[in-house]
Amino acid sequence: MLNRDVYKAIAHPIRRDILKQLREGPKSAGDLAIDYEISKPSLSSHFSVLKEADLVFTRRNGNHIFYHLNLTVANEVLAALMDLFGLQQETDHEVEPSHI
Amino acid sequence: MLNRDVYKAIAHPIRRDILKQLREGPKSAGDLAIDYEISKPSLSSHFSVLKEADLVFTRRNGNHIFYHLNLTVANEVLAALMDLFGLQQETDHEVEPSHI
DNA sequence: ACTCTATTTAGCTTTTATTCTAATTAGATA
DNA sequence: TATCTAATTAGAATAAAAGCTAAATAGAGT
Repeated sequence: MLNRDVYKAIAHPIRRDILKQLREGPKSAGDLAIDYEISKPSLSSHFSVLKEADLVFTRRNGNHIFYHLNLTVANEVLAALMDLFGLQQETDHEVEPSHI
Repeated sequence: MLNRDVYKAIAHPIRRDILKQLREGPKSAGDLAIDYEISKPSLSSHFSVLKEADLVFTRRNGNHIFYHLNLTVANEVLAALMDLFGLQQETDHEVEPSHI
């Protein structure tokens, strides 16, 4: 089922922010590093926590390693939390797409 | 908005289990303590993490202190996570009630 | 093969979490 | 008021997480 380390993985603000960035699509480790004030090795260790939790996976493209959000596990986390709280969440089914 | 300590609060298996127990209704600290193999003071410290995160609140009734799940914050956690992952979750709207 | 760039691993220090026992508090009831 | 019970606080020990610098790895491109 759900790898329980996901809870640890999302417990850190930097890791949550990384996940948020990955919503928009895969990014290289270097691109992800830009916004944070910690060293690259520290960030790399955050990556590995996310990887261990299966929340992200990597794919190498040339010189860069791209991180991808694992949507399957993301959904599992949500489901687990809904179960935890005994809740159902409203969907946004009927929301109009925003056209600028 | 959302008290960010909620992520820390749900990171520990015992605290998640406490929340699960509270889904069914309020329970006293003592009742909650039954299932765990840690000392009461340790458990009390878990309670206080949950309280700080606003995931639970307490009400004294005579000699007992009852813990209640704070559904408002529970919903906020779910909403925050859906935002985090950029997901919408399916509801169980059309599910038949199980009649035994 | 050498070198450059991107990223991770190693090793260490500091900080934060978790747990314990012993002591304390708060209210209920004799 | 004395005492009982339920629960928390204090203080200390251990474990786990998070951070750093320096060194290593893995490919890409000369």
